Amino acid sequence: MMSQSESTKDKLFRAAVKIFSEKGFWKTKISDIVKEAGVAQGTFYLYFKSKNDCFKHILLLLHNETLSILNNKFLHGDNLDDILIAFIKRIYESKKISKVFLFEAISSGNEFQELYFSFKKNFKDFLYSYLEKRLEHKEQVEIKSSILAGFLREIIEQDILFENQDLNYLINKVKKAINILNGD
Amino acid sequence: MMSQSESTKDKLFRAAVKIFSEKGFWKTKISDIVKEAGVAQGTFYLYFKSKNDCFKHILLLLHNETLSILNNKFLHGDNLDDILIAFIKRIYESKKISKVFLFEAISSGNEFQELYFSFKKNFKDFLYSYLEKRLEHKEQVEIKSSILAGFLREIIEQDILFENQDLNYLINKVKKAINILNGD
Amino acid sequence: MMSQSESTKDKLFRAAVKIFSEKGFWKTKISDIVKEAGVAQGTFYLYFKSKNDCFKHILLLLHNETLSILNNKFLHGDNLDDILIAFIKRIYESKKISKVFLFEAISSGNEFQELYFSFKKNFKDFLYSYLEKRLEHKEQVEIKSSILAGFLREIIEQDILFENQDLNYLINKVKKAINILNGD
Amino acid sequence: MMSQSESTKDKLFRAAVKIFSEKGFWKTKISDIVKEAGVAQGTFYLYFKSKNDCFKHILLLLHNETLSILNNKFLHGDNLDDILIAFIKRIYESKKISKVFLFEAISSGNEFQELYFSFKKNFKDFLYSYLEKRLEHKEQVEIKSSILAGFLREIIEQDILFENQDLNYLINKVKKAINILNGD
DNA sequence: CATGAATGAGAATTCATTCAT
DNA sequence: TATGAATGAATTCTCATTCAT
Repeated sequence: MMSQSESTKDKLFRAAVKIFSEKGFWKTKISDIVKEAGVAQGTFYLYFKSKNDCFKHILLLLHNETLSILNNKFLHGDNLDDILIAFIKRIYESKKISKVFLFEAISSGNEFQELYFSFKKNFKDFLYSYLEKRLEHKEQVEIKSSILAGFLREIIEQDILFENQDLNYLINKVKKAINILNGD
Repeated sequence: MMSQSESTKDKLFRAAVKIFSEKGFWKTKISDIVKEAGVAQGTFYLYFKSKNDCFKHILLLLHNETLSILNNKFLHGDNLDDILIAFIKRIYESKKISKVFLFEAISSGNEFQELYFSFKKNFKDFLYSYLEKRLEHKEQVEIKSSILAGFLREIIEQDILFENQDLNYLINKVKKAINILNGD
Repeated sequence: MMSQSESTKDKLFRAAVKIFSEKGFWKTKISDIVKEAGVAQGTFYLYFKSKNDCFKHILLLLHNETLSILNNKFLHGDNLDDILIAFIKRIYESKKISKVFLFEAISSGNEFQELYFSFKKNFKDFLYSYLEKRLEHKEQVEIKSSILAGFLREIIEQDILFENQDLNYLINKVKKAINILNGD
Repeated sequence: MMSQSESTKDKLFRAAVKIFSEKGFWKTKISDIVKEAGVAQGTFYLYFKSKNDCFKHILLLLHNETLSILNNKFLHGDNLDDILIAFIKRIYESKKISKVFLFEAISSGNEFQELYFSFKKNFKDFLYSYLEKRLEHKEQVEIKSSILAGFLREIIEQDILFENQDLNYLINKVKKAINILNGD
């Protein structure tokens, strides 16, 4: 049985993700979050030390979950297509929180920026080590990592968040891009 | 001869770019800007209707200047390398204001987001029409536009703003990427 | 046999005295007291109507106990030295609660101020009636009461609470002061 | 000519002294002070960093002014009667702020307590060095300093602040006490 | 044009107290 | 009795904007 408090924390968490993604970090007020969650103002502070703290929890969650999905795929020996498609799918299914991460974190103050760049570093390291194993032309590893990372971010920004394209469209686009990078 | 007031406006403009790029839109206070500019608090409002208004002016300036640089190059018949290098150079030379545009605009409220996406659309249309003329495989035009746009954004974010690489490094990287996209 | 609840009340009482004396009335939070007492937040309100109520109970206790000690001594016919030394000893042995009484009560709102001044009046009346019996120069009774009361408060504040002197030092000082007031 | 701002600061200062002395440090709200001063909430923060800061300014002012009065008298060679009477007069004429100093500072947090005890130390050192010069029995210097300090605090607390006695009454009482300490 | 003191709405955070279990 | 999650009123402090000089 779930205790009352877990449920309240979950309500707050979901509400926070929703509001942060709709209004962005700076326009979000605690009062918006608690209204959305249907709890009193003070209740927020039973579960989060502050607005910053709450935001950081959200970012960390996405960060960790996403990385662990990628790592599992990698360890499992999946190929690049599958891994990147899994990544895109993951972002697609958590649009809201992803928007927060990709567009709010970087401009919400240094402590969040660090998280953003640290996640990005992890992700690019991941791409790098993958490409290193598979590519014949080792000198292209770095540049192709950058191209892939940039491309993925672009379709997230443009196709998922702005144009709201469906998953098949995205998967297709990822495959095409990989083919081009493979020189096919 | 410049009138006194133009000079004051310039001081405010430069100060605003500096502070916005250092602190981001939301953490920037008018009091920071006027202190940096060395004028009184009220003076700000002689030249800008509001903080938002000032920010929008800055964004529009970069937007317009950058597009006109690209258009000139395009009309002049320059090739893609030259045009993209000119673009990167432009960003490199106006790091501060570019940072504001690329990382603050998108998360500073809807009115600025629109500007960001409208600029991006212009830029991608530009890439698209360029590639349409030069590429044999017409079906690759769209995907290559996305790849290029994403790649450029990535090196701006990572190499210019985060790692502070020098111009030659950047130019080289752009050339390599174009070669890869050309299938070389 | 003590009931469970009495023991809980005692825990709360002791905790309250400790925290009030460490932090003062205004900085003390109920949450501090219950944490110190090792009981739940709500338990506090089973034994005290409110924070004020708890504080008042503490003050009253010191007030009553101290007065009754003095009265016993007085009825027993002890001389001034003995009585005042007993008083100082009493304060010395209950430093914490005394600090609360002497330094917090007066600034913690009118209801507590009244208690402070009422205690003081009792104490000075006590001194007055004592001196009245023993002194030859009746016109000096009032002034000497004031001098004694002030002196006692001074050594409590300075020597007991601030400098943390030991009991012998204090007793000696009291004796010296009485001698001076006796004209010796 | 006084500038507008000085006048506003003075208004706030006077209001703060009034409210602090009426309500005490902890019950005083900034909103009380600004209402009393007839200015807007934000105006307070143009002149004081915080409530604490404002309070500290008030305490320091009394502290410094009072000490300089005493020092002047001392350097001028005035005798003890005159000096103590000047002191009492000073307190009498600034009852409100004195009340704040003597009854709020000590219980308003450590930073203010320090100020209280530092002032007290200065004052007692002053008494000590005075008595040292005038008394034959050097061994009585310390105890008589304590007696005097305590006595003065007592008549401030009891006669000035609580019973609101007039100045002549106070002066008389001080003289009597000095006589007693002189052994007359 | 320029000033900068004054404004006051707005937001974060705290904490005594309640109440369902 | 005992619990501790939930409440929400209360209060501090910020800062974009105005306006009299």
